[in-house]
Amino acid sequence: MPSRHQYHVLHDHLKRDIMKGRYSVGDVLPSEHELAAQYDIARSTVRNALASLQREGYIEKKRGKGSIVAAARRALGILNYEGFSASAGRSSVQTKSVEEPKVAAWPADFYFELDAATQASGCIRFSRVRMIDHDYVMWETSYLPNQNLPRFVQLYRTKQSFFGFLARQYHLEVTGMRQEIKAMAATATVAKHLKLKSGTPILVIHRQYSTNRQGLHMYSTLYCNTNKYAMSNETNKNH
Amino acid sequence: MPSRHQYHVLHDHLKRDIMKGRYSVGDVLPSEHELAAQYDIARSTVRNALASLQREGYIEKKRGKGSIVAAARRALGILNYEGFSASAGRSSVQTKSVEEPKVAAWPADFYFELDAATQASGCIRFSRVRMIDHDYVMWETSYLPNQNLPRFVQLYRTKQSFFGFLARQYHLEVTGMRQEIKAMAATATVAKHLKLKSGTPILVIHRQYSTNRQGLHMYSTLYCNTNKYAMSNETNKNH
DNA sequence: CAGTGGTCTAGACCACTTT
DNA sequence: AAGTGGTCTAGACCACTGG
Repeated sequence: MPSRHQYHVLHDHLKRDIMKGRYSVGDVLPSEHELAAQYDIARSTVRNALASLQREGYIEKKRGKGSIVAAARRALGILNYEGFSASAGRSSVQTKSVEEPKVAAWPADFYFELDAATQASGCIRFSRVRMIDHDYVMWETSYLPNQNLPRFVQLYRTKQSFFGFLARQYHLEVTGMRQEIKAMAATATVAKHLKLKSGTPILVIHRQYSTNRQGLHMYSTLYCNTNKYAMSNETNKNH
Repeated sequence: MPSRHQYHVLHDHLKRDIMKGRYSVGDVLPSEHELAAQYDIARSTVRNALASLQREGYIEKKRGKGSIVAAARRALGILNYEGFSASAGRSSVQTKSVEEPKVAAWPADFYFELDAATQASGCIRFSRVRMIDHDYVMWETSYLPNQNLPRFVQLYRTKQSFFGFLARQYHLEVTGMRQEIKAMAATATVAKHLKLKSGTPILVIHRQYSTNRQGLHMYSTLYCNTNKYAMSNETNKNH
């Protein structure tokens, strides 16, 4: 078991308390000093946990006041690296499988550059559509190197949490992400998966994930219907 | 003068060294321990500076190796909060004025909610187009409350750095940002400013900036032609 | 093995907000 | 004046990388 970091534990505790309504919008969380005392950890560790919650949009910090529970986003906070479920936050999400994991060659015109070893190892690919309240909002195809991930194709199913599966099965964790975003007109294929008209403006996002395993990157391409749900993120000076 | 923080000083030093070619792509920066010793500051302060550089895409950090100077982005790193010039990074940027600052009422259908005081104070608005190598990439309209910013309309011109002007003139600094992104078809007005055909898919970004002055928020709406330059960002666990 | 960044501690002073 | 988050110090141990 990859022993969880203390800031991660605190982050999950606070997040669960917020989701469960123990704190409601506008409430002030215990101060950083208090949390440090309660959990018997250093304040910098508390700050690390709060920074994650802020990135995910659960809290706002006000100097002199405290950490305040923020209103649920109208938009999907998927522009941060924390998987889709964490980002969608307080909306109800459904997943539809498009293609279960299979081994293939890397696409010839792959968006990111691949090193020789990754290229040679081949590629595992799977694909799914995300819905919120019966609206088709995102078609996602993910790619990962077929390397040191024994039986991934047999074990993983697209309805499970991808990041959660990787953590449980391989102690593999996503540590960061790089992404590029463009607008385009929906092609026939995209239109089919998202149930919209060809030519509708959509977002396409190309992502590269970094992991705690050096040299192992994963990739996703996301096509997003932003008609109803915009994509959002927030960035701050200190995190 | 708002004395600059030590992490800010170090950030600027390193960034300048990278831009000036003192470090080139693939080079390893001095280690965090070394930088702490050289600048006689704590390592956590060094880490704060490096986190900013990483957000802006100038470096990648590799455990066991060091902080490595990253390749210039193909895409515009404008999804972080550091103003356009910082984000465009190593591209050559030109600015075209569309509308110099003027006082007006807040738009009736403003994207974000405004508190009563902000609503009452009125709004300063200005607008400009950004070009990269003679390509029209972005049309930006900015809005700020007409409150405690004496003579802004007289003094500020759209070709200057907006954030730089605010810092020099009012000691006002941007500390963070929240944004929502959508795809849409270019309207006639957008098409005119970006020199493209009506109906072309573009990105529209609605932004709310936080500042070091409590309660003072600023806003921008960005229309982006992503045909040539995608918009990019990166997020990592620790910052 | 020495060196790196990641996590963590136990303090300190500051600017800011509220009482 | 008391409490908050922001900055900062001066250490420590860890997992990981490279020679």
